[in-house]
Amino acid sequence: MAQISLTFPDGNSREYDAGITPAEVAASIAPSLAKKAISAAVNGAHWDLQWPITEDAQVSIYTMQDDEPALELIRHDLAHVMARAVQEIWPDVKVTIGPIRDQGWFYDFDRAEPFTPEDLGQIEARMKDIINARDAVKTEVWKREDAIKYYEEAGEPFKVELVNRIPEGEDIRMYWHGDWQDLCRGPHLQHTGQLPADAFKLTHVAGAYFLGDSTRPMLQRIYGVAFKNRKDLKAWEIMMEEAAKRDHRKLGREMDLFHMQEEAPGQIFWHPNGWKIYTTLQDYMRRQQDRDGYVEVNTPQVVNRKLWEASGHWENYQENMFIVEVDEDHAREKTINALKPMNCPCHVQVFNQGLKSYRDLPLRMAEFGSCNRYEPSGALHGIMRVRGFTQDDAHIFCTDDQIEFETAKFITFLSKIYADLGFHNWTIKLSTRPEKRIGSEESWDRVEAALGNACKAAGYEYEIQEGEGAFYGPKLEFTLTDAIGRQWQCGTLQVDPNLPERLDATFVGADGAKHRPVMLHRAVLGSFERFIGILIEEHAGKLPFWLAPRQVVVASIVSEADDYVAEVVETLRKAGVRAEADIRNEKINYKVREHSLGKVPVILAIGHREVEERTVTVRRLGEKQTAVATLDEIVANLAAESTPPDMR
RNA sequence: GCUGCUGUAGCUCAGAGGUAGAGCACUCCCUUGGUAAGGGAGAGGUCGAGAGUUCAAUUCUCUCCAGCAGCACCA
Repeated sequence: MAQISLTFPDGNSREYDAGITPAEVAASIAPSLAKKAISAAVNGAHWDLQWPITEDAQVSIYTMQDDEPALELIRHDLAHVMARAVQEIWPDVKVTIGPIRDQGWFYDFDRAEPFTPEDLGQIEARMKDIINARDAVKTEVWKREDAIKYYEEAGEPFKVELVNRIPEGEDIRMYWHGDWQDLCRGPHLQHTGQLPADAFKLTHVAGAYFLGDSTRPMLQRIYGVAFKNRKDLKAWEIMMEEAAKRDHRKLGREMDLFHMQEEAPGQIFWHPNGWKIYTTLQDYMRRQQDRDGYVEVNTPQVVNRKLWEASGHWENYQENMFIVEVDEDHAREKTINALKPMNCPCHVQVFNQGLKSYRDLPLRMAEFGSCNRYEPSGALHGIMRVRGFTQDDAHIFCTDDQIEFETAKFITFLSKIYADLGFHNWTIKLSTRPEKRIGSEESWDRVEAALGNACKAAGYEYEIQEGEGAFYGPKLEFTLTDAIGRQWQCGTLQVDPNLPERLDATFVGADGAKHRPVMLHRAVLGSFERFIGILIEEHAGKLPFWLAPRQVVVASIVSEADDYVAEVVETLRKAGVRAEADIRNEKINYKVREHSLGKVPVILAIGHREVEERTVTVRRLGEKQTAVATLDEIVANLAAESTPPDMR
C-alpha cells in the first residue's frame, strides 16, 4: 500500500498507509486523543474522523477544546438527532434539510399536523435519550441510483429530490446516527454521547418553504440552539432577555414615543416624544446635507400611473404600490395614480425642468421623501418595516467621470454622520454585476472599479457580494453593528444609468451636444422610522442627551418648592434644554422611579435646601449617586450637552 | 402573501356556555414625604369585527381584520 506523509501542528511528520482515517491517526498518537477526538482538519478542510486521507497532508485532530469545529459539530449532529427523535415519535413525518444556523440549527419537516410547544418538550426528551444511548455515527459514500432507490423505498420524496440536486461529481454521502439515516455532507461526531445533553434547547416552530421557494408547499421548521455547555446556554438566554428589553415596540410604548393601530397597519402615529426624536434627527441631517453641497426639494405624493409606467415601476412593483383611483364623479375622466413608493422618478422630473449644462453637474438633489409601499402583511415589524416611511434620500446627477469622486465624498459624509450618531462599527459591501443585466461589460468594469476605488480613497475596506448588484448597476451597502452585535443595513449608494435613460434626462456637454447623466441613488439612514427603531434598540431607550425627547424633569420634593421648580424649568428652556416640571403630590421616590422608567436622562430634585441655596440636586439616569450644582452651572452644562454633535 | 400562535380595562395578564376579574396606570381624598412604587376611596370593558350553532356565545364553529414568530419579500 502506498505511503503518505502527514504533518502535525507541532511540525512533526509521520508516514501512514494511504487511506488511513483521522480516527486511526489519533489512535496512533494516543488512546486518550482517539477518545476525545471529534473531527480533524486535513489541509484546512473540516474532516470527519471516518473519512480516509489519501495524500500527503497537514493534519490536526480536533477535540471539544476547539470552539469553532466543536460548535459546528454539536449543532449539526443535534439537527440529525432532532430529526431522528421526530421520526421515532412520528414515523410518518417526512424529513428534508437541517443545516446549522446562527447559534443553533433548524430542520424542516413535512407533517400534516402542526408541531405544538408540548411536542417540542417531547422531542427534547427523546433527543436526550438518544444522546445518553451514545449511538455510533457511521458514514458511507453511495451511488446516486442507490440513494434514490433507498429514499423512494423509504417514502422520503424530499430526499429523492435533494439527491437529484447534488451536482455531478460530488460525493453522495450517507450518515447514520445509530440506526437512523440521513443524507449529509458531514462531517459529524464519533457518537451521540459526545453531544452536551444539557446545553441545547428547541426554541420555536415556524413555517418555511422547501428550499426557500415560495411556490412550493410550506414545511414546518423546528429551530434549536446549542452550545458547548450549560453556562453558555444560560448566557444565550440572558442575551435573549436583553434583546427583548430593548425591543423598540416595548420601549416606544413605555417612553410614549408612538403607537400603531388597526386602521392604519404599517403606519406610525408619532406622539410628541417620538416626534421630537424624529425632528431632531431630521434637523441634524438637513444641516449635514446643506453643508455637503446638496439642494433640497419636495415632490408630490400622488402621481399618475403614466410616470410609473415610464420609470418601469408599474411593471415591476405594481403589487407593492398603493393605488389611488379618482373616478368620473370627481374628475372628467377616471385616473389611476399611485402613492409614490420612491422619490427618484420625481427627482428626474425636477432635473428635467429647464436645460441642464455640464456645469450644473454634479447636482445633488435631496428630499426627506415620504414614501408609501404596500408591504406584504407578514413583513411588517414595529416601526422598522412599515408601509409609510420617510427616506433621507438623494440623487446625485453626474457624469461617468464623476462617479468615483462623488462616491468617495458620500462615504466620507456617511462616516461622519454614523460617528456623530454613535455608530463606529460598520462595513461596506460592494454588490457586483448580476447574471441578468443591461449595459456593456466595459461599463460594468469601469463603474465597479470606480466604487471600489472610492472606498479606498475614503479609507475603507470593502467586501464583494458577487452578482448581487441591480440589473442596471452595482451598489454599495453600508451595514452597521449595534451594541448587542446585530447588523443593520442602512446606508446605500447605487449607480443607475437606466432611469435617466427611461425618463430622458439630459444635459448639454462642453461639446454642445446632449448627453445622458448617470444617477447615484444614496441614503445614509435609510428611513427615519427604521433608523429611530435602531437607535432605540442600540441605546435600550437611553438615547444620547441631544436626541432624548425628554431631557430633564425638575421634580419637587415639597410643594413649597413649586415656584423655584417653575423658574428652573423656564431657565433651562430658555437655554435650549427640553425641561418639564413634576410638582405632583408624590414622593420623590415615586417620581424618580417613574422618570427613570421613562428613560429621562436627568432628574433635578428640588427641596427646601435647593430653594434656599438656589441649587439643584442632579440625578443622572442609571446612577445612584446624586450631585449638587448651582442653577447657573447646571444650565450651562445641560445646554452644552443638548447641543447636537455637529454644532459643538 | 404563506405556516403556526394570539386578540378580555390605558398597560401586563387571569377567567368561564348563563352577558366579567387582578395588579399597575387614571380621578378624588389624606399625606409635604430627600432619590426606583406612602395610605384610602372611586371610575373605567359591545371581551378585535361579522356570521353560524344554542333557550342562552365574550367562551364553541366559520369568515374577515390586526398583532406576534418564522418563511418569502424589501425597487
